[in-house]
Amino acid sequence: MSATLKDIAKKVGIHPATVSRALNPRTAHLVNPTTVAKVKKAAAAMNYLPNPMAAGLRTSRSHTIGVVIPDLNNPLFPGMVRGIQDTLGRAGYTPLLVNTDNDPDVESHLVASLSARRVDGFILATARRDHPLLAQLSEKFPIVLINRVSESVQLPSVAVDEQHGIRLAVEHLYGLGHREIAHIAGPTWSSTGHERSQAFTRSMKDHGLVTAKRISAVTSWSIEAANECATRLIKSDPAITAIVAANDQLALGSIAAIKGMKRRCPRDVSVVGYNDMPFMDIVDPPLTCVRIPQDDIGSEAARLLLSMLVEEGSTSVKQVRLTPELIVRSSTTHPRVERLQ
Amino acid sequence: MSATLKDIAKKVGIHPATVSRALNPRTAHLVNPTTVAKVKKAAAAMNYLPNPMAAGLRTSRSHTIGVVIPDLNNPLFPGMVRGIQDTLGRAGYTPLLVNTDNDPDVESHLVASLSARRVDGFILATARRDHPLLAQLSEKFPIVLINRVSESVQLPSVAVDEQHGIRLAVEHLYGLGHREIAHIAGPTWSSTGHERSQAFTRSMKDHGLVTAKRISAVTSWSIEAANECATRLIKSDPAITAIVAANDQLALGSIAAIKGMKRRCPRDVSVVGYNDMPFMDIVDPPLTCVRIPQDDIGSEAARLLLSMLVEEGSTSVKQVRLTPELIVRSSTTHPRVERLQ
DNA sequence: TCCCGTTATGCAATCGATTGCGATACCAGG
DNA sequence: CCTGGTATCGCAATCGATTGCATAACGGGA
Repeated sequence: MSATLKDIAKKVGIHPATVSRALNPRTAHLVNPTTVAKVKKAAAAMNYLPNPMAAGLRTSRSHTIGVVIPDLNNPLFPGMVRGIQDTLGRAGYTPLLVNTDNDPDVESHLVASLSARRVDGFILATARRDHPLLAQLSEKFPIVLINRVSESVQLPSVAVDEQHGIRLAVEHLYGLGHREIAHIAGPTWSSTGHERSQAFTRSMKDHGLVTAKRISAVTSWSIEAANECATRLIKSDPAITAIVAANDQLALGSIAAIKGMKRRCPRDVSVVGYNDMPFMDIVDPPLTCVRIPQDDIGSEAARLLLSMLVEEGSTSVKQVRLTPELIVRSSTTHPRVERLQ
Repeated sequence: MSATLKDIAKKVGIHPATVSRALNPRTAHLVNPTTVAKVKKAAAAMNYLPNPMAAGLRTSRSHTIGVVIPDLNNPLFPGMVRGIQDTLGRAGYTPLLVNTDNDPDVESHLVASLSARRVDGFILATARRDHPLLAQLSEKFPIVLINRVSESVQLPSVAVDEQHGIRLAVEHLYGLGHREIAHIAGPTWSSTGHERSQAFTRSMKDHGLVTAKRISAVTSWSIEAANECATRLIKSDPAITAIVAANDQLALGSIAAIKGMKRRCPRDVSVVGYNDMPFMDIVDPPLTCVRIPQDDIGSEAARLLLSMLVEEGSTSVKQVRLTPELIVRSSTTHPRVERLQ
C-alpha cells in the first residue's frame, strides 16, 4: 500500500537503516547531508508515511495519550480537550478520548482498554479525593490530573486556584451589599467541591460573616440535585440574599429553584456560578460567574505530560494552579433594600 | 513489561502460534478445547494484554477510526461522539477524535495525520456540499458521513430527514396562526443549510405561503452572523411574526436580534431552532426547536462503518435518514392579534 | 608509509502477533 | 495391516522501523 523505508532505500540505492536515520531528526546528524537531502526528496516524492505500528512495536511507545473525561456533554470539557489536542498534536501525539459518565466502573474499564492500547500516558479529569485507581495507574504510567486533584496520591496536576475564584465571588457579592450568602457545594468526593466549600468558609470569615447552616452539598453535579438542594436551603433560611454555587450547573439549578419558589433572580436572590461554560451568557438570567481558563488547563496539562515523557527521571511533582477571573453578568445585583438590616 | 504470547506459551508448554490461535475466537476451533482452556487460564493469570501494535503491524489493521468533528465546542457534537464511542468501543475499535474548527486546511492536515496513524476508516461530520477531499479519501478508506451529506460524491451517511424537521417547525407556527414566516438559513456550502432552506420553501408552499425575500442565509453557523442577518431581515420586512432558524445558534442569534431591536420573543416574533442542543431549555426564552437524535446518529454511523469493515466487497451505499421531532417550549406563541390581517 | 580517528553506512537482530504450510498422531474403513 | 482423512500443533516467515555493532572509507599526523 504505502511506501516503506525499504522502498525509499531501494530507490536511493542505500540501506533502509540509513533512510531511517536520515528521516529521524534525532539521528540525521549521523548521515551525510547530501544523502539526507536525497532521502527526503525521495520520501516526499513517494509520499512516504512512517508506519506508527512498526515504530511503536520496536520502541514500545505508541505516541498516544489516554484522555479520560467524566462527561463530554458538560460543555466545560470540550474546551480543555481542545487545548490538549492542540498541544499534543503539535508534538506528534494523538489523544485517545474516553468518557466515563462519572461512573468509576466504566472508568476502570476504559482505563484498562487504554492500557491495552499501550498509551504513553494519561490525562485524567476524573480524579476523586480518594481514588485508589490513581495510585495503581501512576506506578505504570505518567499521569497528569486536570481540573480536579487527588488527595490520596500526590500527582502532577493542572487545576484552578479555587480559593481565589471563590474569593472573587464572595467579594463581588459583599461589595454589592450582600451579607446573607449561602453556598451550594459540589460533591464532597470531588476536590473541586471540597476546596470550593472550604474556600467559601474562609472567604466569608475574612469578611466577618458566618456560614453556619448556609452550606449544603449536592451528591451529583446536576441541575436537578442543585434545584432540590437550593429549595431546601432557601426554605429553611429565607433571609438568604445570595448564593455562590460550586459550578455552573449548580447555579442553574439554584436559579431554577428560585424560580420554582415564585421568586426572582437576581431581584430576590443573586447567584454566582463557576466555570463559565459556553452559553452562560444567554441563559436566563445571564450568569455571573467565575471563569476558568479551559483551553489553558488543557494545553498546560499536555505540556506537563510531554515534559514528563522526555525527562523520565525527574521525581518532582509539578502541581499547577491557574488563576480564574470573575465575569459579571445579570444574575447578581444589590440585595433589595427592605431586606437589609 | 507486559506478558506476551511467548510467555504464555512457555508457561503452558506449547508454541506461541497455538496460543495465538487459542486466544483468537476466529481460530480457536483449530485448537484442542483442553489447551484452549489452559491457555485462557494462563493468559488471565498473567493478565495478558495483546499488543495492538504487533497485531496491527502484521495484519495492517489498527482497529482505530478517525472521527472528524467541525467544532467540539458546539454542544451538538458531543452527543454524537458519545454514540460513536459506545458502539465502536463495544466492537473493539477506538475512535481518534479531531477538531477542524470548520477550517478546510486544518481538516486536510488532520485527515492526513489520521491516515498516517493508519486508521481503518473515517466518520466525518465536516462534509460540504462540494468537497473534493471526500472523493480522494473515499478511494482509500471506508467513510461514513454524519449530520451533513455531500453532493459531489455519493457516500454512506447518517443524517436527518430535514424536510420532515422543517415541516414540523412550519406546521407548528402555522398552527399557532403565523403566516408571515421567515427563515434564517445556514451556510449554503453545508447540506444542512441548503436542504433546510429548500425544505422551508416547500413546506411554506404546501401551506399556500410565499417565501419571497423571507429567506436569508448566513455565512457561518454563529450567533453573531445570525444576529446581523435577522436584524436586516426584520428591518426590511417588519410584518414578520416568526422565524425558523436553520439551527440553534442561528435561533439564538435571531432572538438576540429581536431583543436588540427592543422587541420581544415570542410576543413580537416567535423563533424555532433546530438540533436541540443541551441548555436550550434554559436560555431566555426556552427555545422551541426541532430535536435530532444525536446519540442515534453517532451509534448508527458507527454500526454502518463497522459493517463496511467486515464486508469489504459490497458496493451498496447506505444513506440513512433519522427522524427528528419537535420540542415545544416558550420561544413560540400566537402572533399578536393586532398584527393579524 | 603506516596508524588512528572520524564520518558514513551496512548488517542483522529485535519488537510481538499472525498465518500458510508442513508434520505428527490418531482413528476408521477397507 | 495399510491407507486416507482429520484433528492438533509446530515452524518459520512476515509486517516495517529502530538501533547496537561492525565495517569501510578517508584524511591527517608522525
